[in-house]
Amino acid sequence: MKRELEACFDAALVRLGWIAPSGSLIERPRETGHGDYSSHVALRLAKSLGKSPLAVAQTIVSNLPPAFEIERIAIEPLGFINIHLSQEALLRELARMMDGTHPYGHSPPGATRVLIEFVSANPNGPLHIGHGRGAAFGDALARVLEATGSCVEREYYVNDAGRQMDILALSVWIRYREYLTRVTQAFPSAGYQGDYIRDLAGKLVGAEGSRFLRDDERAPLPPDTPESDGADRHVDARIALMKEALGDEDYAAVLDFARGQMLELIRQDLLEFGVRYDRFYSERSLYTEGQVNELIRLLAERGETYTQDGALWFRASTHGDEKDRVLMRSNGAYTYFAPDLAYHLDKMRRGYDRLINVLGSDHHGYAPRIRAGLEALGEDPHHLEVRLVQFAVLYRAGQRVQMSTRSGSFVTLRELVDEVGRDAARFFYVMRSETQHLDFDLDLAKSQSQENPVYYVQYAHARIASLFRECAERGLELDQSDRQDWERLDQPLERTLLTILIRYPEVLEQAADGSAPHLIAQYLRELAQAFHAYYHAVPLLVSERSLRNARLSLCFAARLILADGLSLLGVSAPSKM
RNA sequence: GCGCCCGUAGCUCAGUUGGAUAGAGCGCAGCCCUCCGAAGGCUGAGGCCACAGGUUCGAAUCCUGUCGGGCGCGCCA
Repeated sequence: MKRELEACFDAALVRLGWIAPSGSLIERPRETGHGDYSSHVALRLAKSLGKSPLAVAQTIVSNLPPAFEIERIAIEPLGFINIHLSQEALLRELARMMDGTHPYGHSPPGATRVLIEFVSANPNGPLHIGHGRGAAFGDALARVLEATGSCVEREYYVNDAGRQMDILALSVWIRYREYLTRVTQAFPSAGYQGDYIRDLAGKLVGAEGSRFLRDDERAPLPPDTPESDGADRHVDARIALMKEALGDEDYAAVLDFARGQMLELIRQDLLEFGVRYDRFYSERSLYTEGQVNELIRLLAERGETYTQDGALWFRASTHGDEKDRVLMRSNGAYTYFAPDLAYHLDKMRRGYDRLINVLGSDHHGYAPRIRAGLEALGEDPHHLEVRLVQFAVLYRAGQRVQMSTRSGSFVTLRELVDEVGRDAARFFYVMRSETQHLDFDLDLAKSQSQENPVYYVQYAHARIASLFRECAERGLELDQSDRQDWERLDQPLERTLLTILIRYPEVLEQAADGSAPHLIAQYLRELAQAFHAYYHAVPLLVSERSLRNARLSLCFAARLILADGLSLLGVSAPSKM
């Protein structure tokens, strides 16, 4: 609708030989008295034309091509042009909504290929509530992009190489020996202490029996002190002893087992959260397939590296990063930056039109570093779109729920979903702009009343479903064949509801363009409210057939949009509650 | 100290890429079921858009500075 009107205005400007100003010609006025749409082109053009805005507006309006969409057009003294839509235009949109072959507001799949990487949490523990927000946001964004015609792939980058995997293996192995020997072992403070490690150890016993049972207590160990890096040195020594005790092959077997199980746990958590990935991309594969080495070679060829203090550095500061970055440490081990950059180079080369990275806000230093690397490699760094998701803080009974990663006693995504349900969790996560810190009120998310926005929206959907069940019982099925009936939709509340419904395509477009799924949540609340008001004020199951058909059609359309919007957020649309 | 994000109603937040008199929800004060779901509806009060400058026909929105909050700044991951 907006697009049609914009075309009209464009045509008028072309006819007049005036150059359209940048930005949108048509917008939604916030005052309902200012029409369904309005334009401020005249104000923008007045100065360059040397005429008054009012005169410009009058000229434009008199040059508009005739359009059936427009019922009435009003020029305000300031120069605003206000457009009131015809009922015919509204009903044409209603017909599009009711058309079952194509969801209203969606675009058919096009050629644009998008890769969206999100969550990508390290596989050394279960997902927590911070990851949950990234998951809800990333997946909703993916769904919105799909709905607006993009071909989307969801990808999870698995940091399954390096020291943290060693720590995971060690942690599991210690619990494994405890499990078998019933003797409590000294547990390193830098190890992973959560109960899930015990679960993994139990599974290891189930799968492999006691074949990894060895002793590692021989050498004197560095003390496990919190001062300086005592804990790190201690854990590294324990890892070395473990490797020695098990031998390379068995060590790799334990590590692979722990890694595989951990990944499976994460995959399962995400699946139950309604998030399905197309690909889990392994960091380790970048080593085994030589991409890390190739990256280093490419950078060196381009003169982007140098050696200092025995380490290999990348000249990041010449590409906009605040300082140079180490690629390979003096001990010969790669930093995480090297494979991460190799990964992003690989993504670039796979030929997507858009690359989106959803990261936690604590990773904001990461983007300039990767961009610097891509630029040094001759890629366009702006091709990578980074969305930073701010933290979520849980509140229970008005009190902040403390989150501590130490001792592994953080709130997991699974616990959150168990407590408030998947629908509430997903809706609350994406209800606010991802740039905002999120206060997640657990009590509100659980409450089943109007104060809870999820229930409010879902209730509107269930209410319509119930209405149609009532119809069926009374033998008053909706007859969609006769669209002449729709002209009976002449109540102000019906017009209000219709104008909200026809806005849906614009909301989707805006949410897709701005990576802003929260706009959909906002919109659904508004739509639900308009429906509830309508439902309350206007009798729907009236005896007169044509009037009843008209009103039921409107309800039917509202139901379709509510269900569609909820599904884009990954929230169910129940028929009964 | 440097960098990124954020300051809008008592609380939690929108604000359509610079437009008209500033928008919701919750909370608060009232009112509304003989009726298709009251898990609902209606009405009301509540604002110096953190502060100070600047840009222009026009600023919550853009620029600069100040104050306040969150986060990040390793040969960690």
